[in-house]
Amino acid sequence: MKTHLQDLLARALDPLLAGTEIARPAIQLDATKDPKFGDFQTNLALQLAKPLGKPPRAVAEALVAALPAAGIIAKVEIAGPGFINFFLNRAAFQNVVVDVLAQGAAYGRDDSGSRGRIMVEFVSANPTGPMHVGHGRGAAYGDSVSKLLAATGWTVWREYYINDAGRQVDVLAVSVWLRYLQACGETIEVPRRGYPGDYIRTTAAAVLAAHGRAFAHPAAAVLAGLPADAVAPEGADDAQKEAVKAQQERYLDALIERAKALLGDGYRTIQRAALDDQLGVIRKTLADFNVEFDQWSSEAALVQSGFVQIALKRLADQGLTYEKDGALWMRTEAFGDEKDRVLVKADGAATYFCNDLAYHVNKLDRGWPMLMDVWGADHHGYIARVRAAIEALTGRKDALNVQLIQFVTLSSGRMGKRSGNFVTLQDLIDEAGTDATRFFYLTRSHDQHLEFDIDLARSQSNDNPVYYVQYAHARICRVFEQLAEKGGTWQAEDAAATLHRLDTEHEKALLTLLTRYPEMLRKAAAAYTPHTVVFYLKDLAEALHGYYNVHRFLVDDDAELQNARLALVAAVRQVLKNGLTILGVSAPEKM
RNA sequence: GCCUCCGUAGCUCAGUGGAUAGAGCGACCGCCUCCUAAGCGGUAGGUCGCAGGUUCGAUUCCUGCCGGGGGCACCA
Repeated sequence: MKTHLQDLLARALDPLLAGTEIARPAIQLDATKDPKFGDFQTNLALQLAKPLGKPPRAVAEALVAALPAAGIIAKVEIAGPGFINFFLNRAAFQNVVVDVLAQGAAYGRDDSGSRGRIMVEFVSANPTGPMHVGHGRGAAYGDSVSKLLAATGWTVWREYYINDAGRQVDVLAVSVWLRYLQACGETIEVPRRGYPGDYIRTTAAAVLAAHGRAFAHPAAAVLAGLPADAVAPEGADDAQKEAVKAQQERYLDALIERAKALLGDGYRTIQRAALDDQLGVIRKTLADFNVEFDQWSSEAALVQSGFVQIALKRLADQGLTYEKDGALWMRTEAFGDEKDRVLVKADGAATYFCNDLAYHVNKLDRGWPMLMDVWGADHHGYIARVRAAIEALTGRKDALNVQLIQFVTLSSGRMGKRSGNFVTLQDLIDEAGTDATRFFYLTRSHDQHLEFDIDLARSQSNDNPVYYVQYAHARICRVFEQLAEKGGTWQAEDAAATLHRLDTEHEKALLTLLTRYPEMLRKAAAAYTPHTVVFYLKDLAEALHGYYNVHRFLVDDDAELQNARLALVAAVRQVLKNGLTILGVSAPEKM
């Protein structure tokens, strides 16, 4: 419909531009926001007024005069400063119902996978504790944007990167071990910079149940010769706080070494148990949240496979690394980073960047030429170095697409007294449900800060916006139920011949929205913005509710009209469901 | 200081180089003998942070300023 009009305008341009040297402008044709301006509008005359040296309205008249005849155009108007408004025939819109009903779940989708292959890495929460509300936003976004890409011609692979290597995993192991020792009756405090959460106790109890006292050691033996854990004094200034923090970290490092020395192989056992436990919690939460991955990639496994060394060698072979101050550096600054970055620390340990870089190289090696990473906004300073590394190895600047998710804050206004201040994603899902939680996350643009109103998401009332869209779907389902109860029948195949009966303003509004769905999906995918789908669905639901309120669909004395209306609402139901599917939100038949 | 996301109605947020700037919630007034009122209709409410610039046209693009979130490790 739109491309057809653009084609007509392009032909209308020819006589105006003939004999001039004016460059052909791109033809902007937009859906109107107000029906009184018709269905589509173009600003072509305004753009050409200056180069042609004529008043815009005169240019518009010339364009309209040169417009080839076309069946779908009912009327053309010149309005305002020189807009050309197109009013199309109803039939052009009515036929969308046939398309939707024929294509069903495929309507608006491009499942060809022909646009390319892309790997989307998202969530990748550290397996050192449960996911919080921030992770939830990344999960909802990553899952939905993956669905959006898959629905617009991309072949998508979803991956979760498990950060199960590095110091944090040692901190996890020690935190669990000390809780285990407490459970064994030892008097020993958990380190101030260890992981404090109750979930650590749970894991420790599980270790105790599985292995008994095999890993028990007297507190005195554990702490012998270790530096003290420090506490910041009241009213400490920044410098003092930094010093205390450093002292606490030294204590933690010493404790890690002591644990390894005392436990031997048992250390790995505890660490493995802790990781499995935390990962199990994360997997459960994501499963409850309807988020699935094609692959969970382990950092530790990547290191063990030797791939990190392979990646380092590739960098070295290209002269992209050098040694300084006992560490191995990469020349990321040459590729737009602020400064060069350390790959291998002076103590011989690889940095997080080093392993992550190897992981990204690995993704490319596995045949995914486009990589999308969904990160928290606090990682923004990290983009330049990863992009630099990828560009250095592939020569491509565009291989990495990073989408930053801005912070989530919890509304405090109506929260009342909540026990504890740490709200996990699991809490949220349990209390508000997956549909409401996902819908909430996706209602805001991902690059905007989000204030999550927990009480509102939790409310099973009409205040909750997710129900507005779901209700529209359920209402339509109910109409068909009523039809069956009355013994009526309805055939989608008969719809085409009756659609000319759809002539009210409500029906026109719905038909227009249905025709816009495919383009809306493409725009949402191109901008990586699932919230575009949310707003579209709200509009569609609003149009449906308004229609429902004014007109009856089950028209006893007019079979043709009934058939037409049922076809229309069946199409609306289909598109509501298709859109909700992109969001990962269910389309209930009853509410 | 540098990088980054922002500043739109009382609140939470959409939106756009164009024709009177939108929604939800909150406030106020209406609508169920009728397919689910988790709904619909209406009213009130905004110098689109401030100041310049580009443009036929700026809330949208550019610059500066003011205000706020986040980031600037041989942490992950």
